[in-house]
Amino acid sequence: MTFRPDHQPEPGDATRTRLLDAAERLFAEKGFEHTSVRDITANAGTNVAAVNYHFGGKDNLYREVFHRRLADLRERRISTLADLFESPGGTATLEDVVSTFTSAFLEPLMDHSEGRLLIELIAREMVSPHLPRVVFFEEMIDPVRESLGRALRSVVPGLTEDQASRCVHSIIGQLVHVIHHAQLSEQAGRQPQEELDLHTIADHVTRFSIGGIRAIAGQS
Amino acid sequence: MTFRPDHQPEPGDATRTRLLDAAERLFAEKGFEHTSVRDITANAGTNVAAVNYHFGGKDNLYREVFHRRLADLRERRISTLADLFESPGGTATLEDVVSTFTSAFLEPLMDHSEGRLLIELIAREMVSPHLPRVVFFEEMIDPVRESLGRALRSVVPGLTEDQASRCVHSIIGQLVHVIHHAQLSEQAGRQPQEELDLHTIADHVTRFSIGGIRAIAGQS
DNA sequence: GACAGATTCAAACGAGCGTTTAGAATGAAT
DNA sequence: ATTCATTCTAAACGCTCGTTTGAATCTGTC
Repeated sequence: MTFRPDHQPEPGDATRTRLLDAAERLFAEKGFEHTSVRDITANAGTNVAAVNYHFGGKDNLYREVFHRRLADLRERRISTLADLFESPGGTATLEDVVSTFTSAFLEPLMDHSEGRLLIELIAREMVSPHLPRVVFFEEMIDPVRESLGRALRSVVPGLTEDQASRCVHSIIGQLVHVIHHAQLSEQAGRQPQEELDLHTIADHVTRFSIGGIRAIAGQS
Repeated sequence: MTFRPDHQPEPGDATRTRLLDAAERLFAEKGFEHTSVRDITANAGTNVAAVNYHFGGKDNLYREVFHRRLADLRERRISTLADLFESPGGTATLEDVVSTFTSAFLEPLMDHSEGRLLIELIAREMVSPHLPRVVFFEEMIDPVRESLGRALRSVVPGLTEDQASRCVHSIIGQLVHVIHHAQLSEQAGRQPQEELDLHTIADHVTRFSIGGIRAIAGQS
């Protein structure tokens, strides 16, 4: 406290940032309903009123937790897929597309970084939404879905738009299920291999989905 | 009222049954957290205290809603799969197993019967559990998973136990995702084709999963 | 050092929740 | 008709929640 004289990080935003961090962690761990404003402010080391002063309510804080990260994540998701088709000159395969997407989805769960919390938040929000549709689905989920659908169609010639869309749902359904399963297992106390296991699971989802897509494309 | 003298249906259980029915519907529609005891008792046409008188609390009522249906459902799920291997003398195919399971899972959603509510309840409970693990997962989910895993292995010779287990997760992940998607779409106001659509989706999940399982089985 | 705005705080508010209670209605048995 | 346990009801209890309030504290400026 005594030293370190002149450059605190973002003078007025310290409390605001601590609130966002605490809220992100607690919402990801326990969900919106089971996280009280008093939980958040206690973890942020501040007063109950701080949430309403800085964000104008619990709902707005929740929205802001997503807002802080969503744009960046969506861009990375989509551009990672787009990169596949630009660099080497159209040599991307179905394997590339599916394994790239699956890895991007599951990798944040393997390292214990901040990225993990966002993935867990998204998995929760997809199942029991608290954000207005336009904020989450229309700005985040739908673009990613469309991007993956387009990528699939470009590497699997026979695939119709509807078929691609349903394949996207099949992939995302598997991935969200994996995340929920991991969350529940962790809550239940056990914390097993995890790292090795998630690689195995990512591999499985990739292979399974590739086989599934080929089967869909190869029908009437 | 005046006539029909001697055989009312279960004299003392009328209120109890109305509570179970109302609770089942509301829990399925809005989830455990967003359904209050006052909601339930108002829909059942009785007093707030009735829940505690007949069930001893909201949690026990929730448990009883499942208890009333789970045993029957689990038996039907497992025996439907088991029937495939008994009647015609082992001619069951992978297509039979997957399409039987998928249909059993999604059909209750197509007719608007009582079965629909239970499926929606299960999808909710799998994602945010309120029952003790032993009641729901160990008595319902795990046996069904094992049953499906065994069925898969018996029609796909190369499949290891771990591979089969992961394929089961892939199938269930897709199906749960479909149900959540249907619930969210319905909540969002629109009520589109539904019936035709669910047949298409069931078909898709079946084909996709068969292709996925074959791909998993055909690897090193 | 005094002022003004921004920030934090302890305390309380009002609403909704699950639950409890005491007593009134009900219905069958004596 | 009286008894008695069962069932139902209106009212309240205690608690947690998100939010508000008004004063205290901090921060930078003249």
